[in-house]
Amino acid sequence: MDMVADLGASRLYRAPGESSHQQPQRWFNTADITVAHQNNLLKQLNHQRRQELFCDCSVLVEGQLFRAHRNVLFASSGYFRMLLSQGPDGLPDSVNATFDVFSPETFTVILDFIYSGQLDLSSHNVIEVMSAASYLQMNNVINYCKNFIKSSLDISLKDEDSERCLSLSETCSFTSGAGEESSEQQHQGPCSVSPPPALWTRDNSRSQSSFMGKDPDLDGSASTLATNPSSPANELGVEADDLQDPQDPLYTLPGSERRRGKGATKRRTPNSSRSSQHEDLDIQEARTQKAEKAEELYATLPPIVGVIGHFNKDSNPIMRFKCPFCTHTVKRKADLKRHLRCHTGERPYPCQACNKRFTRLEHLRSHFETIHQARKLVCRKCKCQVTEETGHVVCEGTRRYRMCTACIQEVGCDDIPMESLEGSNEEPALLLGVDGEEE
DNA sequence: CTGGGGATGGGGCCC
DNA sequence: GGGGCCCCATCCCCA
Repeated sequence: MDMVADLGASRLYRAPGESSHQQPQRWFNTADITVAHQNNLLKQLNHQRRQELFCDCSVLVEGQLFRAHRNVLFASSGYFRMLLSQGPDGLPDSVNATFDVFSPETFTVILDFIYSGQLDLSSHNVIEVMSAASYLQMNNVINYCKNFIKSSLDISLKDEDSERCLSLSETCSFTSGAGEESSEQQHQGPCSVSPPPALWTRDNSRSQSSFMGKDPDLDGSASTLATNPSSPANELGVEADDLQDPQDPLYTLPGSERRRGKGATKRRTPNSSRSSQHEDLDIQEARTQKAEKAEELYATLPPIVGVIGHFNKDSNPIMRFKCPFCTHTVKRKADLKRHLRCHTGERPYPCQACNKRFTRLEHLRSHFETIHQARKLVCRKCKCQVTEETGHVVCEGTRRYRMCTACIQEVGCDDIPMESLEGSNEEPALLLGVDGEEE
């Protein structure tokens, strides 16, 4: 067989007996051959697993026994790699693993993925599958789950046109080569892998770019994520505020907000981008849908999102809750819920004065007091301390700040709109509450 | 270009 | 579990 062309990794070979001067009858692409071989091998292994042929590993999940091949588990999971390497002679004769941190149903999904490359995700299992994958150190599964959740929440900046998001109540499947986990694990740490080429088998309208670009969520930690300069929005030079609606409780892609900062508040006037009544209705509908999806996401959180085996001074284990989106762990579930907002983009606290939204009530309060109430008793110009006698509140749109009498006179009284200090704490009113509901 | 300061976001932890 | 406070990191604007 002669090699007649070299196309990078895949080479074309001519069938035996064919001369290079003859018109080629059949061409063999080694890439195709490799894929076919891999598929066949995987099918055979899966068949053997189901027949319990040559299974040398037992996994007990909440009392349910799973049989598998240790070499397959070794190649697919960092956890099993570690476990299977702990024997006195490298590999122990019999391998048994017991799990109580996820359900047998979840492990079935994981195991089916290992042996088939098919990941059956639904809104009901995605969090637990992700948590289990995190526990088992299967980064590709984690990434598929992240993409599933992201697409379901529809918070991708790059795919603004993908409003036709996948309903969380529906089930879809991702496919992938099962052998990629091993190489990923060698080069990258947990939650820091590049997204594998997931094939979205349901929604053809969704471009792969949202999955393939640099993903701030994959950076490993929440803090890093929040400030990653290579977030999709920044990569494309896209202004988050141009794409998203400030009325939207999920309007900010995690990681982009902090780059927008106060500039976003200045650039955008309330409701400037939407004017028609029809669009307003769409906004309301989208808000409702996304809020419901966020609620559904929270509702599907398993009782134990993750347990990290820390020990205190008395050698007692300390329970911690692990974020399914990153490596961050917290002591309290309530703190995890708060932390999750930086991943979901949920911003339930809108400022009634400027429509800017916040993840926490305290942040809204701080913003309102600083920006709209001029609570700081400091002259904005000369930074000196001012009292009600020595200064005034200056209005600048919805913004308010204080200036001392001397600076006001210096600038010119007529140029500055002022109001009495007595009224400065009343207008505009801070209407605290979720999504604009007055309290 | 750079440093300072304001605004904002997130984590830890107490009440 | 929620609210709130404190602290720190980061971004952005401006002098």
